Amino acid sequence: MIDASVASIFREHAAHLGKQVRVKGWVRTRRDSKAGLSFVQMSDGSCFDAFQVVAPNSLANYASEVAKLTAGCAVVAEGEIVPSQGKGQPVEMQASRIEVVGWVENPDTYPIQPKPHTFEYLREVAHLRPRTNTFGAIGRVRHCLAMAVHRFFHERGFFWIHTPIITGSDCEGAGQMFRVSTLDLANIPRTPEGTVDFSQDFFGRETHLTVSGQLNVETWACALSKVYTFGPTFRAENSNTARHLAEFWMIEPEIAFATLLEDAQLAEDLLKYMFRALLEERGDDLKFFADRIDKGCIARLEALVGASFERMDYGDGIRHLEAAIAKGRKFEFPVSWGCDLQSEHERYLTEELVGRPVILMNYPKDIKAFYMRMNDDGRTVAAMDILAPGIGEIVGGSQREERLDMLDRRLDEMKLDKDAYWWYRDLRRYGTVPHAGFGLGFERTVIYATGMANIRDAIPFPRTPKTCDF
RNA sequence: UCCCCUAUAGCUCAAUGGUAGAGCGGGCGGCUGUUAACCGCCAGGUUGCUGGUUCGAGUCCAGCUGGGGGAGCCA
Repeated sequence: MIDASVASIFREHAAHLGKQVRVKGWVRTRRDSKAGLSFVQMSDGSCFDAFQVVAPNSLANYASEVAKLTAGCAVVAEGEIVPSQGKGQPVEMQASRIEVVGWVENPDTYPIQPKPHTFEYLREVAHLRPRTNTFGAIGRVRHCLAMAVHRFFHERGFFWIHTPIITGSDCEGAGQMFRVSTLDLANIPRTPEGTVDFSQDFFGRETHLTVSGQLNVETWACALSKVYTFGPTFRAENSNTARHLAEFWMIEPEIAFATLLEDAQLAEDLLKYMFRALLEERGDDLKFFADRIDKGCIARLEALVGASFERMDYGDGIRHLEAAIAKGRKFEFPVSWGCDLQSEHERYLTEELVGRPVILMNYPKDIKAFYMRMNDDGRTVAAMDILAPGIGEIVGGSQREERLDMLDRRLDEMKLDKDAYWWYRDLRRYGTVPHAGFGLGFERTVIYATGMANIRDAIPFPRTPKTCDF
């Protein structure tokens, strides 16, 4: 008797034929035949396909237990792997023993029925939704993409840097942050001036959850040359859209001795590597997404892996938009050089004009962050966004300002406190070097790859405004 | 946070201001090497919450809460 996953049985079914095997999993459906047997469809999550166990009524517990199995029951099935007499699977198990490990106490109210459910409903039962086809597939796709990220960087000599989750600087700039505190909210200590006395807080200062590992990882890039972070990130923005989470995962590489062009190439190579891995390793799950979620998802991935991304200067993007307007294309918001592109503008460029991901580069300095490197024209910075059809911004990156005088000028312009950035400025004083990096939203990548419509269904337990269940 | 839509059985949805229904799922029975199985019967509801209009509210109105779509912010 050997223990086997469903994936291994299907992957090497010839080798398993005739063998006594033990499989453990959860029942999807049970179909009875009065020829004296039941078909128990079970899944252990190791692959997309469920496994058919044929249970003859000669089993000791057939009438008392097997015939009463319903969706969700946990079972251990033992028996011989035989060629299937029916269609739909190459092999199946002729069971000699089925042990019911865990019953479903009330089948009538088991939340996951063998029928299509809405994703909104499944979010309310997030503890059980991984047992569905869709979320099982999402889980395996996430894993595949995450492993591909680490492989990609490892193969290229990058080091994975574990930047802090808790940050003591309020200088990260990228929007609202979650406070981290052990102070008693009902009895907040005050300074003589009446403000909150954070010196009595756990860290002796005000602290928050990170909104980006970038500033920290830049320090390691200026030592180990090629580094990246891959971890959770937190934004306290009150964003209620299908593309925003309060807690999400982000990949942020940072490369020393590099310019914006190398940064953009790295982002393109990474995305292609991730999607190639997905096409090679998760064909079963992708087929499901293509069948039931988004017809074009496999073709889209194959096209993306094979074609180079469109590179476009911000100024050219504006000119394309203005040309479209001149031809009668209507937009809700006006377009002119210097304005931040609206979602509708980004969608036009990537979905209508190009039909592929677009790398938009060299944005006006006034709409970008302080740390982005000033271009020689004095009015644009070396920033790049990658816009993907159906998603919008999937990557945001830049070459960093490595010249201290230029950085200080930008900090002053934006009225930021230079002292708060003392260690970030130190990097520019001690062996400064041109460097660049970007942030890739992991869940947005999952959405893009699978065609899932809502980012809340691309992460096991979504956190969004007013929602932190489970 | 703003605009729009929405909330009915375990799930997906019906129901002109007039006795709340169907399909799926569940239970029981029948049939069948079945595969979203099929056929019959049965059970299952304070119509999201609070208030209002009305002889009468699932239906109309107000507020609240949750969900969805769009926008902003961004990954």
